[in-house]
Amino acid sequence: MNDERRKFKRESAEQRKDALIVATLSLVAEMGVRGATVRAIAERADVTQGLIRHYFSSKEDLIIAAYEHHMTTMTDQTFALAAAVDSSARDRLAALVNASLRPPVAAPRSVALWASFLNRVQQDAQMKATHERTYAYFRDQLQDLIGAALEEAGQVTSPTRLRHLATACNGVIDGLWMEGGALPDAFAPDELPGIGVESVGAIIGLDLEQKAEQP
Amino acid sequence: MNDERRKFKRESAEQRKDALIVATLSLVAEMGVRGATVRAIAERADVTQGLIRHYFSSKEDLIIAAYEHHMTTMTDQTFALAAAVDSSARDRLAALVNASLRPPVAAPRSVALWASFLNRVQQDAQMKATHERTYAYFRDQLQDLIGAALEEAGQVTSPTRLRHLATACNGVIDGLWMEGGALPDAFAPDELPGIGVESVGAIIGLDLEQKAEQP
DNA sequence: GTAGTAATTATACACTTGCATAATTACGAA
DNA sequence: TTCGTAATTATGCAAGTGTATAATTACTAC
Repeated sequence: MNDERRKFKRESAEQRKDALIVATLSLVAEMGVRGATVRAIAERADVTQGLIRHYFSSKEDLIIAAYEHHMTTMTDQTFALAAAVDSSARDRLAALVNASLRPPVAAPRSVALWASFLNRVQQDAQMKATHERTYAYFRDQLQDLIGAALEEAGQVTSPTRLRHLATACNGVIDGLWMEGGALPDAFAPDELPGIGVESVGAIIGLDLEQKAEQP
Repeated sequence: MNDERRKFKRESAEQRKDALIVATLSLVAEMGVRGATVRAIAERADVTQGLIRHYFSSKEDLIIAAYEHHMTTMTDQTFALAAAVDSSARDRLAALVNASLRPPVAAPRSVALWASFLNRVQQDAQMKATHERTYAYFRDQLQDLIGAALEEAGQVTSPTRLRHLATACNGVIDGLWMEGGALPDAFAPDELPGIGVESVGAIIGLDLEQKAEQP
C-alpha cells in the first residue's frame, strides 16, 4: 500500500523505449540534435539518465530509433488519409497531395525534425537506408497513382515520361512540404494544399480540382 | 630575413574574419553546427582558438555572421546570372528559375547549411531577420518578373492573383531547391531546372521553354 | 633602430557531455 | 512470504566545450 512512497514505476520495455523516443523527438524538434542531451531527454521522459543506456546501447542508437519512428509516423499519416478515398485514382491522387501538405504531415515540427536529422542521415548508413526506403515508397505510390489517373483519363503514357512526371510531382510536393513547415506564416490555411494540387495537376495535365461528375 | 621562423602572420581584420567564417561554413556543411567547435574552426582556419574571440564576441556571434555570409552569397549567385539576361521578362524569369535550381545555388552544401541553421534561425532574432529579408527579396523579384512576363504576353492579372502565383512559384522553386540538395542523386543533370521551368510555366500559364521567336 | 600596440598564441578554468559502474528498488515466481 | 532478477537510480569519470586571461609576437610610427 501507500504507493506514494515508490521512487519509480516499472514499465514494459516497449513503453519505456517509446517514451524515450518521444522525448527525444520533442527535444530535437525544439532545439535540434544538439539540445537533445541524455540528461534533457531523461528529464523530459521523467527518468534518470542511466536508464537510457539500459534501453539503448548508445545515444546514437536512440537518435537512429527516433528518426525511424518519425519517418514511419509521417508515412503512415500521409497514406492513412489517401487510402480512405475509394472513388477514382484522380481523387486518390488529389487526396495524397492534400494529406502531404496539411498538418500533421506538413508542419513546422516535421520539417524541423527533418532538417535536424539531415546531417546525420548523410553520414550514418542506417539512417540513410531508412530515409531512402521511405522516400522510395512514397515515390512509387505517387507514380502508380499518376499512372492510374492518366489511364483513367484515357491517356497513354510511356514509362519514361511517367517516371519524369513522378519525379517532378514528387519534387514539388516534397518542396512545398518543406516550405510550408519552414515558413508556416507565408501561406494562408489551405493555400499550400491548393498550390500542390494545382501544380501537380498542371504538371501531369489533369485538373485535379474539378469535382467528380454527378451522374 | 628567415621568415620561416615566424610563428604567425598578421592579416587584416577583414581577411581574418572572412577566413574564420569560411572555415565555419565548411565545417557546418560537413558536420552540422555541432561539428563546428571553436577548436575545429580555428584549426581549419590555421589559427589558434583564442583568435576567434578576438574577432567575434562569442561563438554565437560567429555563427550568425556565417549564416549572413551564406545567405548573401546565395542571393548574389542567384541574381547574378538572371540579371545578365536582357531580352524578355519571360526569359529573365526562366533564367532566374534556372539559376535557383542549378549549382552552386542548388547544391548539397547549400541545403546542408540551410538545414543546419534552421533551428537557430527559428530561435535567434537576428538570424530570423536575415532569413526573412533574404526570402522577401527573392519573392518580390519573382513576383515582379511574373507580372512583367504576363503583361508581356498580353494578360491582365489582378494583384491578388499575382500574389498567389508568386507564392506558388516560390514554393515550387524553394522546394525543388531543397529537394535537389537533399537528394542530388535523385535527379539527372539538368532535370531539376527543367522540372522547375516546366512547373512554373504550368502554374502561371506560360511556356517558358519555347525559344524566343526569330524575326 | 626602437618602442608601442594590436594581433596572435598559450594556458587555464568551469561547465557540459556521453558513458560506465555500483547501489537500490519494484515486481514476479516459488 | 521471501527471494531472485531485471528495471531504475545514484554517483563518478574522462573527454570535450566555450570562454577568460595572461604571455608572446609581428608589424608600424616615430
